[in-house]
Amino acid sequence: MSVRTRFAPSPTGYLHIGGARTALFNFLFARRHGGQYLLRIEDTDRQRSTPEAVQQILDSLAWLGLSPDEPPVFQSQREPRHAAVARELLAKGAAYLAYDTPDELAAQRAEAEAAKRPFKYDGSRWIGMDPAKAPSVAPAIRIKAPREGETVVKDLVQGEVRVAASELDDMIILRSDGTPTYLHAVVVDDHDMEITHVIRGDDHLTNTFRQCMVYDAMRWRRPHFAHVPLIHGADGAKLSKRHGAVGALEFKEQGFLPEAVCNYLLRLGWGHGDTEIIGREEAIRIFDIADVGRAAARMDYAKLTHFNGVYLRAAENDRLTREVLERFAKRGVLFGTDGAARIALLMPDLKERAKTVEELAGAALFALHDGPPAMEPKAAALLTAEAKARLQDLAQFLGDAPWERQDLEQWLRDYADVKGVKLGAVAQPLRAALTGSTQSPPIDAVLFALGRGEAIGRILAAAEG
RNA sequence: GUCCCGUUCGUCUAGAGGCCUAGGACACCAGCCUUUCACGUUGGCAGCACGGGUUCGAAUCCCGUACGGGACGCCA
Repeated sequence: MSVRTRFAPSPTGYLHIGGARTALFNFLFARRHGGQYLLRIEDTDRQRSTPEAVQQILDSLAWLGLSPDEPPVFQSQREPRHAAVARELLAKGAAYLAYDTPDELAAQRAEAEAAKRPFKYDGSRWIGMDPAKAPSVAPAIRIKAPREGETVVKDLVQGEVRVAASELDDMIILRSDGTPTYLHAVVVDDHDMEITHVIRGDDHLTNTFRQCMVYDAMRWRRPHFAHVPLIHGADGAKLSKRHGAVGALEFKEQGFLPEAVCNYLLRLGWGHGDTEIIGREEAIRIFDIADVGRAAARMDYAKLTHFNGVYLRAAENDRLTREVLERFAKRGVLFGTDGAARIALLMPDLKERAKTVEELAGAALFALHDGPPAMEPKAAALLTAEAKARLQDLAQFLGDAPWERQDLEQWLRDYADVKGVKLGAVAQPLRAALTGSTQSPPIDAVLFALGRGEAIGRILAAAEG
């Protein structure tokens, strides 16, 4: 049987970075075994599910390159099927009608808590009851939990985990209003979708034992389970907004590349010897779910940023230029064809010194428009009277300089040589005049990208300012 | 409270009884490279949670303790 995995988020908000990692593992596992990777939207909570959230999830997955192999399944559309299975269980005698009201249950729970003993539901009085004598409240369907023995799950990540039957109680599978509960719906869906491996967050580990009741009662074969640890923030607490970016698309906004995010997420809680930089193809080849760590891992933005720098330097110049220009456009920063062309020219040098697309955009800004750049205080401080005289002189000679990148570099070295100064004494004032900053790509690259006219214009403006 | 899971440098990890004087990466510090900033490169700092076993030998196996996380709903 072919391997089939699924990622099953509920559309109640943006796609969390932890969810993205779960999706990645499902994807990698399926690919590794030549199977399919599916998506199921668990939207049975009508109150909290929104179409916007569904779209967000789809967009996030697409950005990460984790779109499913088949159209997504919407759990809410499968409710008739969930109810049918519940009734089948009832007919088999594996489940029964329970006539408790929510108030009664709440009272029993409160009582147990007050007495400091664990609450365990007891529905024995409903089992085998004559419907004619039943209370006149709409009943819920509860599945009969095993009364003795223990349930054992061989989890691919957590190992063998066992829970005694005494820990399980008769769980509701169909509410009194006829809607299915989550734990029941998941089992029916996973079965019908022919899911062979359920890879999900370890917050579901104990739920697994409840779900097994449905599999076993229906005599369905249980899938393999793999419960991967959740991601925590830098302080070890559950990852939340206050830790920084958590929504997948937030990382895009902050200038991270999807391949860097995926690589980082893969390495978080999973290792393969000393290799750190692992591309998609390589990941598919070497990923093994059994190697995933059992402990929660902490999100480290500094390391993610480092990974991003690695992928940024490896990225195509055209792609990065496009990304940077898109950023400007989105922010309403106007630019002409000259600006776009200059950035394209500068990109090979720009990407060497940036860690995110956002930094790239910031570093490219000086080249976008004609005229003197915005001057940073540090750069302005560089423009001493001596430096200005130097610039004045430079502007004059630059008129005849050969305008090719290689030639410009040599020309500058020769110029410094002839004038008997260090190259730095020429390059730094020049850098300040051309970029308004003390740091930039190599000065010859800047000169070349700006073009002779623009470059000389800026130099003169700085020399006379 | 009950049950389940976990614990190697600050962080992510390698480590399947002797290869461990515990390796790599990020971060941090110092040096080199250099036209600035980066990149690169060299070196440094820093860890097996604790206590008992088992064994000739334990980061690795067993048992406790401590600390963290998760689950206990007619939520998902």
